[in-house]
Amino acid sequence: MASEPSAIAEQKAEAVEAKPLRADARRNRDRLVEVAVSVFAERGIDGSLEEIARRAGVGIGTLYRHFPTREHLVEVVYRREVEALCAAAGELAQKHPSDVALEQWMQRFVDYIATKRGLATSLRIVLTTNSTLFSDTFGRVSQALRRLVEAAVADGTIRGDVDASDVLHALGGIYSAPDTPEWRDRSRRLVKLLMDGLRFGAAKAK
Amino acid sequence: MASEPSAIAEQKAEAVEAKPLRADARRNRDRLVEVAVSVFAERGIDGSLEEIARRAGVGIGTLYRHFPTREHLVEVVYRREVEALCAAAGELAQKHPSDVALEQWMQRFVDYIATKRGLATSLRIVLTTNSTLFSDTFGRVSQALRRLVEAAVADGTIRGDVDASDVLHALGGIYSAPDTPEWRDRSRRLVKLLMDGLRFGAAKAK
DNA sequence: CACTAAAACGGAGGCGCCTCCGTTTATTAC
DNA sequence: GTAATAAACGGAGGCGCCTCCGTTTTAGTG
Repeated sequence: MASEPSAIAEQKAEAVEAKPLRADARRNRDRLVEVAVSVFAERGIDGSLEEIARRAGVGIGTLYRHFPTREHLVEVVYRREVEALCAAAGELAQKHPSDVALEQWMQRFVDYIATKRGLATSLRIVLTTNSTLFSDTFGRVSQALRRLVEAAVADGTIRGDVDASDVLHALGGIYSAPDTPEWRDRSRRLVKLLMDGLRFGAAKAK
Repeated sequence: MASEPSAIAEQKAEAVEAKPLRADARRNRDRLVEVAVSVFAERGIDGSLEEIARRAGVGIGTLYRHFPTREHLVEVVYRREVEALCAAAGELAQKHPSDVALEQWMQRFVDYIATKRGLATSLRIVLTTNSTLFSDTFGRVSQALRRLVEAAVADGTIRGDVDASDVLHALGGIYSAPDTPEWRDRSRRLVKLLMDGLRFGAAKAK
């Protein structure tokens, strides 16, 4: 069922048709998403929608007009965060040597998953229900990772016999690992370990 | 998380420890389950718990004491229905020749799934969340089917080179088929077709 | 500016969820 | 039978969900 939102068009005006919102509407909508990010972060994905409306300083009716169901709102928030994660890849690539960029991005990935940890169950249900959302984000993340890996392979800071899928596969373990207290540290170490492996035997050996 | 209920002990007193309920408590509990069956059937798995309590003539507090969460109640109802389905296998086996018993039971299986059709999504979530429930019921259904198949094979009314898993595999398609208007008819025909195949080449050829 | 239609707002109200706790009832002991 | 007590009852109340609709605001138009 539900699959309308197509929130790719977030920040700017864009290609596909979508009549521009009235100024007040756009303002409120943005504010709602803004607030939703924090409320979901604090209270979990089941946080009260009324609280979101309240904090955003709009009526509950306004929230519902913009996001007919909780899932619509969750989807927009989720997409926006994935977007930010992927955008970070570009920035890191400019500011750091390619291998460092890759490493930092992976650490960021860990941080990102960390915030989603508690909500995993509910989020998993949303992702199961909305497979477009799943494949979209999977695609985006893969692409960001691919760029980083290919750049690093190209300039010889990591070995050449691996590709993005290999790395993604390794990161998969981070996502599905059980939710223990040490999870975060363990994951950070895993990234380092992975990087050591990737650097070993690189053209530009250290 | 939640997995306590263990509602195997339904109708009678049983092996494992569980202090007998006070008379009024047992009465109310039974009544609640009774009513829940119809409400879930009419309104879907999201039917109002308050309505269930109301119809059962008890306070909402009583419902919650017996079933701390909606899932607990759903689980009990679900188990009871599966139980009934499996029990039917025994009865059919006594009243009919073994191949007919098998066929009728499979038709009953179709009917059973039919009632669950609309709720599939929610129910799937419950089953995903509670894997014990899933494996328990899977086991029970398999067993019922196995008895029927083996009896029919034994007295030669169906061919001998198949076993219960084969049949279950075939029935699996019924469960996962898309929810079209013709679903029910198609499924009934599938059962017939399957039976023809099973009878073909049986020892006691017709 | 002034006016107007369309768009957007927002909160009251109805319903369901769930907890908490004062009241009632079944059971056990005498 | 009666008294004592543990068990069970049930509904009020607080909160969140969501819809509906009267009111307000915006963006054009003259």
